[in-house]
Amino acid sequence: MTFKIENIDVGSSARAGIIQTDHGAIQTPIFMPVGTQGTVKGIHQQELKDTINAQIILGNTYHLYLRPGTDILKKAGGLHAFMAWDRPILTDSGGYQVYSLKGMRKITEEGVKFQSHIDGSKHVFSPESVMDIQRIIGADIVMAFDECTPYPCDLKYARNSMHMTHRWLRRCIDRMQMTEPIYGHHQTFSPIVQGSTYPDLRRESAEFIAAQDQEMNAIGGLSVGEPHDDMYAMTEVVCDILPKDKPRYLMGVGLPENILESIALGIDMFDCVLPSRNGRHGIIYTPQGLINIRNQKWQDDFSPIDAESLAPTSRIHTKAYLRHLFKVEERLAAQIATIQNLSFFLWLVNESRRQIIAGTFTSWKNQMVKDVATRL
RNA sequence: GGGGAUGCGCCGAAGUUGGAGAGACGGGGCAGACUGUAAAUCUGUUGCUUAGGCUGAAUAGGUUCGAUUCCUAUCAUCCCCA
Repeated sequence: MTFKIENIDVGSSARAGIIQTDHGAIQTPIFMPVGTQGTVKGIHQQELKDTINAQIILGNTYHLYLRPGTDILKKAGGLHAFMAWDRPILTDSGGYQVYSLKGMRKITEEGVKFQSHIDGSKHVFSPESVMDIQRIIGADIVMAFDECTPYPCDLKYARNSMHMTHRWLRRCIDRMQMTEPIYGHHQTFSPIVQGSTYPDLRRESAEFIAAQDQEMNAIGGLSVGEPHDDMYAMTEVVCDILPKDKPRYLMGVGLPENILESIALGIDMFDCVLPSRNGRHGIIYTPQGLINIRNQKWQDDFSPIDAESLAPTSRIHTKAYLRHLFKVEERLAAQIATIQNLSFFLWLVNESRRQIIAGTFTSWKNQMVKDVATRL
């Protein structure tokens, strides 16, 4: 993988760049749709490519390991072939499931013992096994196995967890170095900064991660319920330390305004379930703000869902029609909404990139942050 | 035309053998939540109100200390017989 920075904003730390992978280029800043189980829920790969123009998507190690399982994935020739997606894939390691499946897992120094949320069966995930699984999945970007700590998190727990994540990181790196890609394409490894909402821990973690000298770096453990100001403060602390010439990935973020502010702080990559999940739940994101399309006030609004959208379905169909589809629980509702939201999120980062290159990012961003947070 | 049954909330439905229903439960309606997806999921709310109360069990009467529950008439719906 290579990363080339094309331009840095004058009024902020925002950068525009290009990541080159064996499955193609990624123009940054980028938003990566989440496709946990080998599908971005509600839409087809063809729509992801042609309409939304997703340049890279996510998969999830924990979920894909449980189903379909590594045997099937190996026989399929990896996830790219299995799901017929020829652009880059990044796999989360299962570190988020350590957080979200709290109560069904036990953390030890060796790794995490999960009780399957599907059938109750027990599975041990170690840094080594998680790297092996991601080799089998064939992700272009392999994430370190970490513990995503909850919020709030007391200092002692946060410190101990961070140090364990660091020790796991060394094991991940060792495992990656002693193993090879299975399908012939390069697999980039990304370590993850932790440290909860404590600046001192974040600094220590960022320095440790930077010292590993990997191809890219990620920030985890944020957007788990902490105030936005804390999230921005931690991101800023960490970005000051992480190498400038490598991509920075802020995991799990976020709201459109979070993405814009984080781009200004020097983040290059984002992923979040919000556009897809909230789309399915009837929240529509547009450049003018967000709307709850199920609300009565849209019942006779025959204006387009988003007149300027790059998605034809958003220009052709009216808000009233989309509301109707939601009210009668038709599957097409989720599909149209997901396409709209992901198109918007991709537009948002692409436009950010354009503004950075044009040297007009900061003023544009300041206005945009207000617009996108407006409740229509 | 004759006989019978039923009739409360937006709808369906529980319960009241005459003793304080704003009334379980389900649906619908209205609104909220969701940030590296156990989520096409979950939560709240749903007579009126100047918030003190008020109105309410098809409609109109009656019996009773007291009626949604009993009686009479009317209306509506359903069933059976002609």
